[in-house]
Amino acid sequence: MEDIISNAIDKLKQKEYKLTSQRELVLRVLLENEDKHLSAEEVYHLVKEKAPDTGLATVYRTLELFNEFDFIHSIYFDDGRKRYELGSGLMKSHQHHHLICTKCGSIIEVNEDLLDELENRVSQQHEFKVINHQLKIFGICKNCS
Amino acid sequence: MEDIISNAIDKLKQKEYKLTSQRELVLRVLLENEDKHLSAEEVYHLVKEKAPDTGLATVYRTLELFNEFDFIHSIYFDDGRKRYELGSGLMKSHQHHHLICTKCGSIIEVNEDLLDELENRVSQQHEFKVINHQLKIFGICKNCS
DNA sequence: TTGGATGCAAAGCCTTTGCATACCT
DNA sequence: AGGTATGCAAAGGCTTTGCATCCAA
Repeated sequence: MEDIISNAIDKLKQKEYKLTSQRELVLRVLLENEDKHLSAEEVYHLVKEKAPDTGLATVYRTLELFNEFDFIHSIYFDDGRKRYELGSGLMKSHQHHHLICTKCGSIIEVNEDLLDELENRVSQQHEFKVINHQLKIFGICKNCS
Repeated sequence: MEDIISNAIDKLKQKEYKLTSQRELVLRVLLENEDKHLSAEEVYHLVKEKAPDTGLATVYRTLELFNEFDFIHSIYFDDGRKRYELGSGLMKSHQHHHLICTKCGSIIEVNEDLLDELENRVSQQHEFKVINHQLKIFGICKNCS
């Protein structure tokens, strides 16, 4: 994990962004909760545990910054707030999908990719240059059924 | 279209909801703009053209009601507001996906469904009972490339 | 007639912005 | 030292809620 962090720090410095303790902490929190799809507020609370003086606005600004670097990217589930996942700027980004339980709200990640064929067909039919995709599968999870 | 509307009205009345002119108008606006993924505010403006006294809160409440009846369902794209599509309570709901242009923001619907195989596999591996899915494909549309 | 539906305005969330201060480089 | 980053508080969007009035059944 330290590798990933120093890599990210290098990228920030290359573009003349400063390394502050808050930025590093936000990054660590995101990495330590990789699979949790944290919201800004959740990141804020986790950061506050280690650095109580941190402001919410800083967390928002940091998340936006990281988003620009593709360290993370945001996704809306159905509670109307942005949630964040690690992105291609930090590590090899694997294609993955989300299983969302409509009872308990838990989110399971699935690392499949069977969509290439569909993407190709769609590209041709609509002259649409595919960059990325996002698949959410709704249903009932193991625990809730 | 009148068939669909009277069918919907019947369903409302069966559950003792009143048919108001506002509710009917919202329904018509949704049907007339089936493929546009309107937001609440957009529905509101379209309704106001025909009934200027309508309040925004009524539109929100009506959309929530229609959502409970599965006349429509909401989906978040990336502008952070709910947008609505017709749902299974109104008509045979076809599986469809969205092509979202990251330049101009236009949304194209695609009526493919190649996801059954993936759904089956995922169901088994994770003991997850699939109800529905949502696929967004991001890229550059014909006009923007 | 009467309880649900409406319109208006206020309040609630989440997120962004302004500004004075703090702190990386 | 200088300018970016921060924290706080205020303001901005979108959505929901409270309340008096209205209206479909």
